[in-house]
Amino acid sequence: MEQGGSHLSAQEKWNNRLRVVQRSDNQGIGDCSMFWADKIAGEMQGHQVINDSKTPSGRVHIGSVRGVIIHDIIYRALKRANQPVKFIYGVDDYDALDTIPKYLDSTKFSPYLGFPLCNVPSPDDLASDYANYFMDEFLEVFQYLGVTPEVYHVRDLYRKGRLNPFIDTFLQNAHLVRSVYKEVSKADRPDNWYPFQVICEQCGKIATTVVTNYNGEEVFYHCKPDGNDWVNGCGYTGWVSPFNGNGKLPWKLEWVAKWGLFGVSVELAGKDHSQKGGSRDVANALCRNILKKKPPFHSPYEFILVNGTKMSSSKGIGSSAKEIADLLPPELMRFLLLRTQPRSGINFSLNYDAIVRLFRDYDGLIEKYHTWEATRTDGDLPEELLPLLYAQTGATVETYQPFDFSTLISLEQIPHLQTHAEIVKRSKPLNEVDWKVLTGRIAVARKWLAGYADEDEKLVLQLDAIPEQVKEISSIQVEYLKKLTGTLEFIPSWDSETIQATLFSTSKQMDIDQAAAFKAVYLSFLGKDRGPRCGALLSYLDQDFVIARLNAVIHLRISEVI
RNA sequence: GGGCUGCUAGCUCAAUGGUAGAGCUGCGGACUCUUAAUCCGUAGGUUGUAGGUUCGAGUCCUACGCAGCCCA
Repeated sequence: MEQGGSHLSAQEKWNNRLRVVQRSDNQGIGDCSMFWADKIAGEMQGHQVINDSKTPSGRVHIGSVRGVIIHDIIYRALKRANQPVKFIYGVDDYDALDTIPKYLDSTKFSPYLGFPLCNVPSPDDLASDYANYFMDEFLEVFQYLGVTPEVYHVRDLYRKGRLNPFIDTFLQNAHLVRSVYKEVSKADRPDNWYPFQVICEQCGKIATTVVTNYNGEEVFYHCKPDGNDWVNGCGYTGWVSPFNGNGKLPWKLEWVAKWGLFGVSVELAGKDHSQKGGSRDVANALCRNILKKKPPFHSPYEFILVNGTKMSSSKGIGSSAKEIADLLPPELMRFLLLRTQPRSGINFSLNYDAIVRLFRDYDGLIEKYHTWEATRTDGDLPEELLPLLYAQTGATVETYQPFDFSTLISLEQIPHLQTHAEIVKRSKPLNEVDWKVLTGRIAVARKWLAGYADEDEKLVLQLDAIPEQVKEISSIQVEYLKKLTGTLEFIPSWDSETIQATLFSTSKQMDIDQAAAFKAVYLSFLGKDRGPRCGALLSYLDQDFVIARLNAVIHLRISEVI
């Protein structure tokens, strides 16, 4: 089916950088910005089929989720615009096992190098095979994120013969395939090279076979003993039918065959495939020249970069899709991946600043949504709230009363503190949904502290020794601490409120900046210049210890100055 | 060596060739007194550099620099 009904295809419109202008208000500011997915969707006409796929060759990295989310958001944008659309997702499980991930036993799996992934045994007893072992974990993430494409397995397409017509076409037109490879990617293939890989009947490998002839019903192949860089074949030769699962197309052609089979009209690809002369270029040319069809809409998307030592495997916490899903609530994970437009890279790290910003930005949109909901007249969500809408796993925005995430992280680190009680103290009345969200957030804070936080991002009460940062304490601050210890000794009651009041009143009795006064106390116990509510912090420590520590700091500073 | 993408406020990012914006940070203030909490206000820019096209360039072109990636 040829996509679209207009003279210009969506692709051409996109390439021409035409923009659909939509004023979201009457202020005349010239607001023509749109959410990236709506821009793409706005240029498409007629029924669309969105496709994406993944080769399950190992644990799936968070970067692979970006493509999934991008396609899902375009799918939702089209649905939101009442356009007929279908979203399918392919599991490329007929690809060969070409490397053994280092977290697997290489002696167990090396005999299967070169086998189709679906013919390699599963690393555990639960999954049916290697491909499903890794894909099942990934599909769980789909479900978690509310992504619901129709999933198909390429093994089934081959075995059920659904790709037979394409296999025949490409084999009959092997000369055209060769010339496209040569023209587009400068890859020379011998004249007797045929675009097909047989699963060797003798040794089971698919990566080592070369087809050199086709008679319309069977191909002639050789399982080459000097197969390739990483695996060798068994030397078998023979004629066999290329149909019904006996082998596969090279993946660029397989890609094209899937486009033809499903009528795919939208498929973006990572920029690694999107280079000039790269695999997407080749696939597009094959699609045009041999299937005589227009290739799907395409736009490259950038990678997710993982930086910082926090994500290193040395800590046992990595950056697989599953691990991130274990940490972040689904809407936050979606938000993280969709708020950056596809052409920009996502610099992914889960340090304190990044995770606090993620939650703060999301909660900020929730607040704005509340305001919009309360004052709405009619009509669509304003553009700035679309990321919030698309971040939902469902069709509607689930609202709640936000609670600052950085405060939660702090509360979780204060010994003996009842986080729930502190939240109640600091919030308006909370309902069940609010608590459900909050409970989830508390769990995130705990997991982040346990698995991702750097030592210097943690709030550590330095009980054993005076923090070295007390050297930043000035003489006026020392004076404050002197006065404070005197007062604290005779404080009527050692509780949070009284201590807090004392800290304030003491600072008022002398000419010191309030912030500087508090900073001196934080430095003395935390080695940092900021911290959670100071009275609460001290109230959980022993009164004598607090006074002794402050005196020790005072003496240290005085002796150093002299 | 060739190529792709990006470079905008201290940070994270917006902005159809038409007056460069937001959030956070910072700074100032308020909450019968607040300390990783809340609210209000405010500052912040030669859009990586140098040229070019244009009445007009963050946006288009050329070269260079930096970063990430792809290919050889």
